[in-house]
Amino acid sequence: MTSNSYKFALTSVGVPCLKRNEHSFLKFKKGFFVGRDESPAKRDAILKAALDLFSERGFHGTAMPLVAERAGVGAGTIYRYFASKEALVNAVYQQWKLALREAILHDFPFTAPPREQFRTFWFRLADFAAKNPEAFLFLELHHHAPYLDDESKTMSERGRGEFHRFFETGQAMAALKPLPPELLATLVWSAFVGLFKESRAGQVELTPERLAEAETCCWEAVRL
Amino acid sequence: MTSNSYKFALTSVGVPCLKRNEHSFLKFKKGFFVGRDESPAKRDAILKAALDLFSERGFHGTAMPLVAERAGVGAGTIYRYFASKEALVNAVYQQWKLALREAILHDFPFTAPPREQFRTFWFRLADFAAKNPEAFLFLELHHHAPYLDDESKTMSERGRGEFHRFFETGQAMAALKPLPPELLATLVWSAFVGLFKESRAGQVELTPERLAEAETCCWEAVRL
DNA sequence: TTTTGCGGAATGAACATTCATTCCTTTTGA
DNA sequence: TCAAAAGGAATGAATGTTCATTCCGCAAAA
Repeated sequence: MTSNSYKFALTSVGVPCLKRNEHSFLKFKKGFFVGRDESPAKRDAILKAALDLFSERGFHGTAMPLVAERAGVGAGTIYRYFASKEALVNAVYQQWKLALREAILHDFPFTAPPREQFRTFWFRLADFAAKNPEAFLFLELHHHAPYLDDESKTMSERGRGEFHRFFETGQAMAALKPLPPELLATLVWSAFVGLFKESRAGQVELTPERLAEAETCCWEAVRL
Repeated sequence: MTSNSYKFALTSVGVPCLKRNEHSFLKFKKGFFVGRDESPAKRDAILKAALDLFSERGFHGTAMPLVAERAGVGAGTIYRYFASKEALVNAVYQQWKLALREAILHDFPFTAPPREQFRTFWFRLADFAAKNPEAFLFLELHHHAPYLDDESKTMSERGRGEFHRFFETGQAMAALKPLPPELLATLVWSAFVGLFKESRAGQVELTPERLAEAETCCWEAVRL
């Protein structure tokens, strides 16, 4: 970085990278976690910068100093929060895998008719992707990446299992085709992923109408 | 690196090597490609090694000396055939994009009923992917990559257009849903891609039966 | 004061690419 | 027919660059 007047910088310079004064002050007033607790704001800035860059340029295509710059922290600071580049990418992965799971499963209408369950699933997925496009792309891009650690893989598997169960119950209610649930699950999931990627690349405009039409298509693909 | 006299290039698509013409010409006069030669075999070995490694580890994750080792050539030799790592990845991309296009479009039954056209398309795609799994993954992985050059992008667009037209004719025959063709195209294409990727990751077993079942699902997704 | 968190220059490893050299085939000259 | 020279292809150590990670001096907090 070029600026050396950071000591007195009290206002944000584009990126939410406030020097720790304000935050530490808050910590002090609250009276908890005082002392060696490191600033969550800084950690979050790093996670966000990493998410954006990894999703756009991939893991190997992203240089750590670039992550630091984007996060508005020093290059060394990242290593106070994450042991390595791999640890960082895994932290991002787990953070968003959890968020996606939560976004879809929270209060899911498991007792509703299958058709409605499917619609709910589809639009929750679309909603998550629309609100967190980088995160959604990141998760897709790093699915099965060799540098994902065991915890990331476990989380991935768990989400997968829950997704399959959703199809199994639909089959039990004689609403879905009696095919292997992982086949149905993959068809629907990857259809949405493809649609979303194309819309991001500007090849398809993903209006609410199209989204609804695509939902119908996918339902007809899996319905009995 | 814009050689223009490649009329004697006998091998695959891509950037013809600069110093090649005169030599190839001499050989051509003799009628055989024996003996000393800036051999197409070597160029092909490099393309194959690059395909395997790029599809498995990505562009930035693949080191050129590793490509050389895998191809069984010296590191410097690659640069006799390809101007740079980027030129190499583009040559691989164009080679296989063309092959895929050919595999699907060759003698395509354009006059058959839409249902049969769809089936033909699906199984040709599956056949190509089964025979050239690395190539299929490579093409998917590098779709829209920032290091693809204009020629690669043009080829990509061309294939895309032809694929859309296939859906448009289906619509004209009142066999397919009257939705934007790029939407239908994306749904089907990405469903297959997802299925294939999962099968490669060992998550789904893609037997001929499953493939046929998935084809039915996809047809029902797009049929009127 | 001491402790702690931080920034960013410093470091060594790994990378893409180059180039002086070797190797091999063909041509030349007898 | 063969020896030797020519010349282009192949090589891999060398080069300069970029990267992930470390280190250290400084400033704020305790």
